[in-house]
Amino acid sequence: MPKVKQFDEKKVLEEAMNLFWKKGYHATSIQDLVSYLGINRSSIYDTYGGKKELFDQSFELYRTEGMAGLAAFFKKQTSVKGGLQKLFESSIKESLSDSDKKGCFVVNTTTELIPGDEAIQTILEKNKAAYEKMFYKFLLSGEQSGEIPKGKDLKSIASLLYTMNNGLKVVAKIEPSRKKLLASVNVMLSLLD
Amino acid sequence: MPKVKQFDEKKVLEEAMNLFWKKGYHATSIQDLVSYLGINRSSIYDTYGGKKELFDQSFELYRTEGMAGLAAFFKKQTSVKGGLQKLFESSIKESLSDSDKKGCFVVNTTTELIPGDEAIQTILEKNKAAYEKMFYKFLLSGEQSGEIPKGKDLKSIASLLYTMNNGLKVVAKIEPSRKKLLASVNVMLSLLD
DNA sequence: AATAAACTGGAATGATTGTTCCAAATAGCG
DNA sequence: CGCTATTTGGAACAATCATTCCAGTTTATT
Repeated sequence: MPKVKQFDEKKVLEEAMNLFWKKGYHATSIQDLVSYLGINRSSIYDTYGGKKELFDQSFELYRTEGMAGLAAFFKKQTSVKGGLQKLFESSIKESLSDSDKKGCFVVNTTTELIPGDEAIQTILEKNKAAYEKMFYKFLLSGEQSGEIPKGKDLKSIASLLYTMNNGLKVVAKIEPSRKKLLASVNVMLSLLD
Repeated sequence: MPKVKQFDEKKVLEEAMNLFWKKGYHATSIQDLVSYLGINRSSIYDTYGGKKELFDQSFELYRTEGMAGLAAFFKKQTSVKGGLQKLFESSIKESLSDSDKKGCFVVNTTTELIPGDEAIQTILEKNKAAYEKMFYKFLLSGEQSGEIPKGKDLKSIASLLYTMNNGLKVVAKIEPSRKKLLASVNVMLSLLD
């Protein structure tokens, strides 16, 4: 039997994700990765393929983790409006408390690599559709329970929530006031009254 | 007297702006600029300083043009709600009809260079404050004319409009449906009823 | 302990990066 | 028409880029 891997493939991928998330694709060099990850050049190429392949895997990890996290969050909410407020509140808090101010990896990747990368474009289209569907189903459950008045255009609201979250992840890089950001969110959520 | 400049400094800057806007700072090389602008390496360095200086000037041009454009647009509107709808409508249209899908240079720069570039960070803070102030004053005029009911948190709505526009400029890179994007905008604008 | 398979470290690759430098070309003045 | 300040073109620069390659190390089985 051969020598076994000296590092945790998943853990190193998580670290690579953090670096790409922070610096973006183009501004992250292989040398940056070697220094940051603590593994050798060859190990990166042997294990993950190359820079772009490592980026793609990092991005995929971010996306699936985020998606699973949101699904779990929705599942344990008792109130829809309260849940959405809590969701945006924690999204804002996460943005502002991050000393690296990484923002959102999905947003960063969209602005950096679209258009140009067709594979990622497809992923992002599906990602958007999936998020909006989750929002929609969550909103629908609120309508059915009577928490949200009937007659609202829930699909458009779901889309609005997704778009607004993207905007917040950009603006939070500039605006340090949790209060102001939350005030905007609350105004938006008053659409559900 | 010496030889005179062979190219239009302002026109070339506008072209440089388009390239940086499309590709971002890191993905645009000096060679790209030389090829695209049609002027010599030396001319770039002699006229604009260097890559970063050219980027900064390009970005400043974009910002001031955009700002002036919005001020002019607001000035000629007779209805506030209608004006905002037209504004977002044309913002969406601009995004979707651009074959380069450049998005918004301000948004792209925020996600790419913040944090890290303190000079641009300061510019972006002021930019955001200026835009929100313009939105606020426009909304306030609508309140005073009776078009918008009194008692609304106009500052938060102004902030929401700015954030939402940022989000739209990201999402429009993914979502090709003008209809869907507009539906979200209209739901948001119903906050003014 | 010998063997074989896989990983590791680091040198080496050629391409590209941003920037500098200088000779040649040029245009308006005297 | 010649002088001179400035621009221009393109070579040259060292640094960095992503990637490849190979010798050496290591580990689990024989």
